[in-house]
Amino acid sequence: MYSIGALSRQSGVKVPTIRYYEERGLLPEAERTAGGQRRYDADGLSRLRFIKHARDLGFSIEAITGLLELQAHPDASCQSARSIAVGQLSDIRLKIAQLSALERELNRIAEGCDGSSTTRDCYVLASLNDHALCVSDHSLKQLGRP
Amino acid sequence: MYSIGALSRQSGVKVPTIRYYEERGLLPEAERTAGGQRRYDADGLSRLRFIKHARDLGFSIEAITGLLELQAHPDASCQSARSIAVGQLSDIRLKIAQLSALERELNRIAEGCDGSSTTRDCYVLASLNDHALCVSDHSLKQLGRP
DNA sequence: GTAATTGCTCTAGTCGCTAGAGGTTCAAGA
DNA sequence: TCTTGAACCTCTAGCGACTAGAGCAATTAC
Repeated sequence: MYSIGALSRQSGVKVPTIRYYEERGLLPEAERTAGGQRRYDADGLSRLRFIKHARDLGFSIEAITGLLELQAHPDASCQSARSIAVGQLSDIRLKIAQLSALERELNRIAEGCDGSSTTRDCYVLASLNDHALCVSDHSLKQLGRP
Repeated sequence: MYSIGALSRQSGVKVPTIRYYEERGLLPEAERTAGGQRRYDADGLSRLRFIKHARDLGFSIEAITGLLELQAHPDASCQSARSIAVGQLSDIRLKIAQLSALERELNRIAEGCDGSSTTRDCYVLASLNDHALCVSDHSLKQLGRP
């Protein structure tokens, strides 16, 4: 049996985050000692590792909840799991595309200024003042969590 | 003179967001009518457009505050403006690199599953359960606002 | 004059944590 | 067995950049 601190070291997930996951329902309510401290077994550890891995890959808490539910039904079709993953992949691709447009624009803006003039003549500031100087469309709308 | 709604239409920034910018000090406190409603002039509009453009390029409120201060001193060197832009550019490049690593990994995982088996045998779920199946290192740590 | 629209402030919620206060329990050594 | 100190507990608040809604006041158009 692991204490929450031991679980944290084993998983690489911080202690308050583990409690947060429990609160959010990703982890079941942990068993407690007589004194009220949480205790975990190997199952708890592997579930937490699953969660951490999914979070590292950018899945939202909601998506992970879905994946965990799917895992609880081993005979169900894995179509849903695949579509959650594919959805996440396309979210990431969209974000990359948006950030790349930003990168191009910002690079162009930064290259236009060598830092040697005054702010009055600064190309960075001029660009921000005048959208017409921009080449591409850049908008981060609906760009949420990575 | 524009009302806040007119300013919103002209700039593409939502009304509550304009009030939020004022609260955060990006916009100066607006003049008011006798009845207490905000009124803006062309200066207010161009300042708000500057802010919106910078936000669209991913600059934080803090960075924008800095840029606006620089702009208030037209004879100062624009070195600081350039370095804010360059900093933002490198932030964006880092995020793109991290997201690209994620994309590769997630693509690999999604390709390993055609959705035709059961969750018991699903490669998506198996991958999340076992980090060892992963090819690259993926971690979104310190990936904040786009 | 009246009705519709727009505006005001204030509070609370979003996401996924993180930090801190103030108190309790556990494990190891004497 | 006792003591110490580390680890644990709950609860609240904060981050960033908004967004949503309640409940009321001002403006504008007819």
